[in-house]
Amino acid sequence: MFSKACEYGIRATIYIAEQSRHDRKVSLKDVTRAIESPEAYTSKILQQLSRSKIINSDKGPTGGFSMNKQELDEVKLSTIVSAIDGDEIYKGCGLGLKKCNEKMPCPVHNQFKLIRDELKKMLETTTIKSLSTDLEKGLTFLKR
Amino acid sequence: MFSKACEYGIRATIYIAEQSRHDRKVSLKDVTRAIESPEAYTSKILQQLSRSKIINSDKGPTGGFSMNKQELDEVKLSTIVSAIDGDEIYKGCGLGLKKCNEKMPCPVHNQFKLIRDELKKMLETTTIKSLSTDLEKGLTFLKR
DNA sequence: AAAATATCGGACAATAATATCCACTATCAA
DNA sequence: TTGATAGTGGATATTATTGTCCGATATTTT
Repeated sequence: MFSKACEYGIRATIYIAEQSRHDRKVSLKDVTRAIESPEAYTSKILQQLSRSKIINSDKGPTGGFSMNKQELDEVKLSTIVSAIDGDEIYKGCGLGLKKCNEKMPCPVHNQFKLIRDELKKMLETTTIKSLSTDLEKGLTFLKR
Repeated sequence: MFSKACEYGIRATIYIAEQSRHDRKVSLKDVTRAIESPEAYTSKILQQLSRSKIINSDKGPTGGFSMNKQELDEVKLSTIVSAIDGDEIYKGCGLGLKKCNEKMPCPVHNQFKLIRDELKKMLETTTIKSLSTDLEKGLTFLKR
């Protein structure tokens, strides 16, 4: 469904969000420990998220990654997916056709439209904040 | 969503099904012409489908690919997807966790469950035969 | 000012997916 | 039986994704 990079990105963001709700800045190592991901690769992904203004990053000692508590509600799953994987998953044809559309649909266009729209709606309405509170309550897990 | 191999596989099968409904055997070139796919790569995919008994293949002149007209209703989209991409798309965790399940769900487990189940149902109920008749009626297209 | 710490950025490496090449085998027709 | 045809299978090439390494940069502490 998503690239590995995107999976790491979502898991990392949920963790950072959870910590930020308690005003805790986290280091790269904290993140990789929490989500069990390769360190250097995760670093690249956090850079992407940082450039996309989804998370903040600070250098130096006491540095690390964080999110703006006030803006936590604004960040949806779709925000992260778009930043890392782009929106091919919403817009692209299920069979990879460039010119697939209502007027000239691929054989599975209509069947996929339903699924896609549901997926889109889900990603656009699910906030990172809500996912982070579930995590804190121990209802969900980030590893293994 | 699916690998390129799987996309080619689905498109190729729909085309072969449509031709088989009219008792026409098709060559590799016919297929690649119809779906505009790389010839040698498509050949590999047709081999996979052939080994999985989804399509028949015959060597020699007058050889080519075909499907059993009587069994056309039995072949669903899911048949092809499972044969080429496996069932990771049904079973796998949306965030790539190995041990994600009801008891120990990842943060997006429940949200994804709905989408996945819909996708699964759609793939398991959509027959290649129906897709091939839409194609023949000119309602859908395999190229571009 | 210097040392320590943490992210950044670019180059590089490994792996997987996609795609190509070609000799080989089976089959049919003349 | 020979030649042409069409799929097969193995090796190889290309590209994208995933992952690593390391020096540079920014910031804080001493």
